[in-house]
Amino acid sequence: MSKNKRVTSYDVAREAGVSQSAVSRVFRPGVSVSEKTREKVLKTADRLGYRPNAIARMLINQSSGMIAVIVSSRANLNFPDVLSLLNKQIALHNKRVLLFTLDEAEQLDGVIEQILTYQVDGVVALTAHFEVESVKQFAQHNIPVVLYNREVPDHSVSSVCCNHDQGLKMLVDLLVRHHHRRYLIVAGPQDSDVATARLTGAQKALLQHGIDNVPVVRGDYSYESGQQALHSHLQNAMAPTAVICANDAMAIGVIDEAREKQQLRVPEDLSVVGFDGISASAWYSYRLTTVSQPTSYMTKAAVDTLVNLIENPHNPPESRYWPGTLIEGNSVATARSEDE
Amino acid sequence: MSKNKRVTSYDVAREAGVSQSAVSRVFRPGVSVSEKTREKVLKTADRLGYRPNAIARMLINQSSGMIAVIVSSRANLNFPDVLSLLNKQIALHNKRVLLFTLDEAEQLDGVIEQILTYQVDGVVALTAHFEVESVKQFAQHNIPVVLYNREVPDHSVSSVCCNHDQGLKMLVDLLVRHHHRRYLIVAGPQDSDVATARLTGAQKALLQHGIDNVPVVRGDYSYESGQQALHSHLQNAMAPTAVICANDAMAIGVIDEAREKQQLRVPEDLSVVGFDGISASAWYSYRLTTVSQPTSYMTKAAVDTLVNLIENPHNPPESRYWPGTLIEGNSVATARSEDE
DNA sequence: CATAATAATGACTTCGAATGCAATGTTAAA
DNA sequence: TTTAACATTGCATTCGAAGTCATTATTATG
Repeated sequence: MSKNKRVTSYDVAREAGVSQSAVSRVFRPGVSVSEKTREKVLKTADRLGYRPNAIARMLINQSSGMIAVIVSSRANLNFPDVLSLLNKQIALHNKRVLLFTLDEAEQLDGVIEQILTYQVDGVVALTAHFEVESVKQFAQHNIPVVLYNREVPDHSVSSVCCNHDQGLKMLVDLLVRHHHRRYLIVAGPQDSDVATARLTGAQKALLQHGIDNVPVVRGDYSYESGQQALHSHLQNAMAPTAVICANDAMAIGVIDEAREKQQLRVPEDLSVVGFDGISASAWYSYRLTTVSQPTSYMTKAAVDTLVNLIENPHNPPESRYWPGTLIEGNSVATARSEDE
Repeated sequence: MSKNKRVTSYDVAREAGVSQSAVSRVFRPGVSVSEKTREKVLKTADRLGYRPNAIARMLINQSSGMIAVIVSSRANLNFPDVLSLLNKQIALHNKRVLLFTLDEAEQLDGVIEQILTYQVDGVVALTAHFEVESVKQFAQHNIPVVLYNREVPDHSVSSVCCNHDQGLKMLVDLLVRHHHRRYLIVAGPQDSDVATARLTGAQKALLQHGIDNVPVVRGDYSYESGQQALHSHLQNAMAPTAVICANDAMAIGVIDEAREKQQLRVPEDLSVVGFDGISASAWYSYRLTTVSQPTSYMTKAAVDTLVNLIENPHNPPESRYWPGTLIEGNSVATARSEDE
């Protein structure tokens, strides 16, 4: 029973009557080995069930071939899609994803500590809680970092972002074309950079049309918080004619709250727009007007940027932006004149 | 600039005037070191920014501390929830998740090969494509495997499952109590074991009420395939009064198709039930009657089972079942008498 | 104060693959 | 046939932490 012992390159070498170096060379592409030895080694390796030990390889190569991916559990984005696409891209570069999830900001230090011990080749951060300080820790250890959908003002960290400003401008312009003047913004959580970017993006776009002092209610990106936001706003304010939401889930919450609890028709009485282009936004019951993020391009860009930095450590950080795509559903209608 | 060189235990030892062994011992809990050396080492370690190298540790410990998690991209289940919960449980045992995604069954061999080289401590498989043969490969290398929501008939592999039969019985019993006699089953893909389990579960439960030969349409677990299923069935068959769907996404697709395209009211004209209890099933527009899986218990059970097998390699495989919880929404109504 | 018992320490080896270097073997060219 | 050029090969070392073992320092006991 060879069951309890792993098969090493030495075992194969002994059985095949060659040196351990020879075995190693057979399993390393692009090294010169004679056809005879290669065959001998491959045959015995197969017979013994030998597989190169990735751990030992990591140690000698000074590179783990692993990418740390950090996700907040309370993620705004299309978590499953993004993660799975990222993983696919990373696999294309023959690297693996080591996954870290984050509940609270306070855990962050522990997670960074962990990541550093694992000698990962790079880090992709899909999380709002990520101060520049934290990134510096990775920089000190020469570990490149790419932020996904989050940018640092001084561009000292590479990032791949959807252009929130441009996306919100498209949405706002559309609403203004439909003669809306009374708005409500349902923003994301205070500590999320994406939320801030989308909020200021909306405000800037509205201001361009002379619309100012728009009320803001904060949610936490969840469906329930969208419902709650509309509900609490209507308690002590006039109903808006259009609601701009920081993401699709909250927008859907707003639509359901409006229809079921407030007896408002969407879009006839209330127009609602979201952001992200999650699959549920296209469902017949909602047909949400939203801006979809080009997730597959963005994940590819993120991984390409990261791999580039891994291979050229002295390259400067790079920020790449992607425009969103306006998806016109059926959640926006022309404001009724009596509301003007 | 210590930037280009990693700090090793030797560096710390030299600086602190102790041996490398001493440094190692300070970072390994439960080993005897004098307070004096500990302090000296910790101080210089901190100054130099030393962190134990997890890779070297893995090699000498003969254990990577990593768990491979395999997910199908086309997953039926609550992918984000399950993955994030799994990760949390695994982190509690001080291990990490190495992520592998699977597109097609053909990739499987390559992925298994990969996993074996990484010397993972165990495997959690969240995927339909996973033949017993594949599991045997892990068994040969003494790597324990736990299947999530998939069981092997002979119980030779550990698994954690939601009890599909029982869940479907609850749903069918509910529908029968509402006097439904004409059914449609929207099943999952042919090659998914969960799909098969749910289909036969539904058929068994219906048979107990003497209902036989229920038409079956297959979908791929997506919203669109739910729409498509209802649409194509109504082309050449009498409308059913109740539709039993293999998962919530398809059930929601059926509801939207019925309401928007077929001018059927749900639940008045058509009752629909799903399975999984995804968050969208509770949204006001749907209020789907479904069976929710106890995801947090199941993920905990999966990890506990796996860790137990890692620590006691000679334990027999263990299968654990969890009952689902019936969630009564508003998608089931009493069958109208003219339909009887 | 001597001796036993225990704690702390360092030298050295281990894990498994990769590689620089030197020593072969092979083929080509003169 | 001789020499040069090149392809294979194995030896020995490396990566960084952990643990064995023997040795030394410290404390406890008679």
